[in-house]
Amino acid sequence: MAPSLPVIQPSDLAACCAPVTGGLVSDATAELLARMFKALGDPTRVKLLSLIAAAPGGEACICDLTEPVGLSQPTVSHHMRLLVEAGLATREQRGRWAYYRVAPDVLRSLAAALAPGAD
Amino acid sequence: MAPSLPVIQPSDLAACCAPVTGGLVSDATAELLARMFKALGDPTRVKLLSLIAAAPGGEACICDLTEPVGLSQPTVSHHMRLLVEAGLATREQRGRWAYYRVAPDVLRSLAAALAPGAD
DNA sequence: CTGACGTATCGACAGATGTCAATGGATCAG
DNA sequence: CTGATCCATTGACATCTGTCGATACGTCAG
Repeated sequence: MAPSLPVIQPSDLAACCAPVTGGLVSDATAELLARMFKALGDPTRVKLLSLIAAAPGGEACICDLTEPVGLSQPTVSHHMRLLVEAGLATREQRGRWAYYRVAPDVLRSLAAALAPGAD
Repeated sequence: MAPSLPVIQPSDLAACCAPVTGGLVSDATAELLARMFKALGDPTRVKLLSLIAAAPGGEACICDLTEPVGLSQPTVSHHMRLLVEAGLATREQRGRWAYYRVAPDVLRSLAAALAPGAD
């Protein structure tokens, strides 16, 4: 079902950060950026990132997220998988729980791709 | 068919700009942000924005864009419609040509929603 | 070992999305 | 008026996406 493309790594950010409005962008860069933006292209996932960022310690498990978004546990797990595969979140297993955190550096890189120079 | 949601206006940006990682985000904000990010979630559209930004005068018509992205004219027209509806680009008809420009302020707002501290 | 618990995966399904060929409007040149 | 040009819309199609229930996997408590 899910083709499961390789997880986007922080090392890919160098290629991704070429600002969209700062000159022509390569096919690979467009592909990378689109993959990350697509992960943000669902209201549920935007809310999930926000929930995790606002959670105490900046981390949350699936069980903390299911109720606020009003979706089933498998669906939330699926969304979190997409966010991790896009490099926008990280997953750490501790005992029975899976703790998710946002990847601030990746978000900053995405922002840099949108607002070149931050003038 | 395409429900064609109302075009996102610059006046909506006040609601959109609540930083995702800076506390809980409302449903409406998540919806708005997701709509704009979804528009960026396709490599073709990322490339189109880049092409327009890099074009002389910062504007381009469909005929300028068809060949670089290697897609049919209706498909490019369709992608540009989505970008305009998301508020990321603007359209101006001059004679036979339709000139598209990027909306730098909207992109900046999106960037601010991603990287709260970077501004 | 056994059972309870938190997550991930699977299979299925409706709806959205990207693409094209064909067609319809507008606008300009002759 | 006529034809050419640029663009948008339509209809069709395959694929992707979001969602769920059912189920399998890993971990901790007893």
